[in-house]
Amino acid sequence: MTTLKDVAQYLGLSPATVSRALNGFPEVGAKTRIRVSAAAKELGYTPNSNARRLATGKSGVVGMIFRATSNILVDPHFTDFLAGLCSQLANSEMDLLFHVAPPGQQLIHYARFMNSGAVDGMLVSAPEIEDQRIEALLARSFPFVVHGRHAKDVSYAYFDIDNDGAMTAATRLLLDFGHTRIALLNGPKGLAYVDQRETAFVRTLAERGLVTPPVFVSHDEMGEEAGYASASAMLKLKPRPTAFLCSSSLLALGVYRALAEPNLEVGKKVSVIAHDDVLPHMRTEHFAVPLTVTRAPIRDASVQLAAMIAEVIAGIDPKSLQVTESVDLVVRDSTGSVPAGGETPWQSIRK
Amino acid sequence: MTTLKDVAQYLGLSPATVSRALNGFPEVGAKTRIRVSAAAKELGYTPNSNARRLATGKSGVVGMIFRATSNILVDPHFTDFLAGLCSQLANSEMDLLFHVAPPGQQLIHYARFMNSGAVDGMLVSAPEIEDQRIEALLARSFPFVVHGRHAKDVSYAYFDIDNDGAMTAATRLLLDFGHTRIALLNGPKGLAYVDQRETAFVRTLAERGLVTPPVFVSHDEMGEEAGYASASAMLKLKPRPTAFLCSSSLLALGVYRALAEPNLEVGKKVSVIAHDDVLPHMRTEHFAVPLTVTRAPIRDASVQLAAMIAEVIAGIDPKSLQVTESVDLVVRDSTGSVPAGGETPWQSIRK
DNA sequence: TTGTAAGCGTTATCAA
DNA sequence: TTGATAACGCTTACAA
Repeated sequence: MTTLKDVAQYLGLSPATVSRALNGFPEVGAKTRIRVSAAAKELGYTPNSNARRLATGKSGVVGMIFRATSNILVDPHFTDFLAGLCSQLANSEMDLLFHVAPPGQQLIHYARFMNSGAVDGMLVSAPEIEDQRIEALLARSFPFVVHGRHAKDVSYAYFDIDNDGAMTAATRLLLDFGHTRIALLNGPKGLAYVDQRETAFVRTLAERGLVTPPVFVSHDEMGEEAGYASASAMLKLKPRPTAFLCSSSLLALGVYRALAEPNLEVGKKVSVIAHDDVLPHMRTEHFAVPLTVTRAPIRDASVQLAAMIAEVIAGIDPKSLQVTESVDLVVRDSTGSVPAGGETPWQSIRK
Repeated sequence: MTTLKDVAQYLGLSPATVSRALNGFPEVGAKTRIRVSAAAKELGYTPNSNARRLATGKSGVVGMIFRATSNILVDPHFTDFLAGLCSQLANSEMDLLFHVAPPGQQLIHYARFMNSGAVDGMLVSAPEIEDQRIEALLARSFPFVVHGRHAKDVSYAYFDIDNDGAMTAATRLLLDFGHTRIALLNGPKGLAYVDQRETAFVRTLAERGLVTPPVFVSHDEMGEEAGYASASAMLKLKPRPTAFLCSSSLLALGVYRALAEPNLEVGKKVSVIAHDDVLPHMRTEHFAVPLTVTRAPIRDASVQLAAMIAEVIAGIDPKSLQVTESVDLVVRDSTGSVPAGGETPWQSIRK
């Protein structure tokens, strides 16, 4: 391998000068700079990133740590998230380092990352209601940004969508269509946004004097299979839900399948609405019955998060980097009025 | 930050001894080792990975470089691939480094990776028919493994599926059902496996004296949208295809949608078969009409590739690390005989 | 504008 | 079994 010293010797210069020339220091003369870069190219010189990191204390790398059997890695949303993240990080000449640690060892691995100099900052995804990773990061004031936020008011940089607004709008739409037996198909318990969405849902129902029985709420992976399973089970209840509110478009896909078996027409017999992260390969407008959604492209999140972490690392105040994106309500054909006198006996569950 | 020196001073030992104790060298006495690891824990010592890398010349990192507007990053298959990769790499205590480079600058960035010491090995995905990245890697004898292979006989480590066998089986099945107008919905041109699949398809047809007109073959992203668009266009042809062979289950999903519009029953009026990478959130057995597929879980690939790259880095001969996984044919309801006297005029395209 | 030299935190090669 | 000491390749005061 060609080293800085090789280039220096070749030119009869000192390594320091070569380093300065290559790194664009202003004191270097124009002709020297040209000579140096020519020689570097000629000799095929590439700086050793480990040496540079050791000397500067910067790695140019942002880390993410996953749980060993992480949901997020099995989450199809994640690909799109990743795409945006990487492209944007490339603009800051940064790379992304993936690390997997068992659920019980998360904190140890976070500590190792913070102390080893392997990364300049961390990206935290799917924060939990009480997130110890965030606490650890905060305690060491290590640079990080969060996708979502674990509480209402926080002091770190984050990008979140307006989960409350989205769920409120979705629930109101169903209420306005006359639904009172609304099921919520949500994500896994313990995640902050799952909780936030549920809170908004419950509150909005309460505003109209309604409560939802626990059997009308499910917590599961946000995939097609889980949507099918949960919806199938709920459809056997008497009375059954007349509407399904799903935390993800994949869940809604499963609901569609569950509704097909008893031949309940989507949007007529039963309404379905979902939150849509806008995955390029999963267009909700092209579902068999176009799906009513609350919409917030997950790609927006990743692009902004990548820009943010670069800024946090650069020393910008994290509190100035807090974004809550609003969410659109897109009404399509999967939502409609409660059918008058359906075959299911009506039973009020008003308080 | 606590350094090795700190621990050494604290114990009245030399850094060398502490290093040896912590790294499990045999010459260190049992009591010393215990003392050292206790002190290390007490002082919260974490080795600086950059210093270690510089000293050892090893990074413990495997790299992947994507094209800036990479297909693979928008590819939902990729999430599952990544999941397997990371979990398995964790077993070798390695991490994955993601880097994005514009299409035209791939080779420069590969060179940089090889020379900078940032990674110990590379993972190459979606090889092209003539792949310069592979040539560069080979030329420097830098450790790498390939998902797929760019030619029949190669000298590097790879994990591939039996594309030829899969396509041959799929095509034969359709032929045995009496189909002669078979459309192929394939991936983007230039990729090795796309070519390999097409070759097998064409050859198998030729064995029965059939040719497929170019309009019956499409090359596109392997998503639902593309499947819909291609199938829709082909269905307008006279005569139209009676069967669709898709390179991915997502394409098949789009074909289903295209078939729904003219109300052509899947498996009755028109047959559909696809290659299935077995994505957890996209179960082909649960399609509206269960899909006939050639099946090879992409997760197998990633797990094996991760194990392989670790071995290549460890110095094992790449030629001993070449796996071609066989593919299952799973016949379900989306394939059937050509309907007798359909509304579309029959027109032989036998040679 | 350039050179000298120290230092980044390890590992590895000698001796002891 | 342990300790000096020299790399590893770069950056960065400080001097010139």
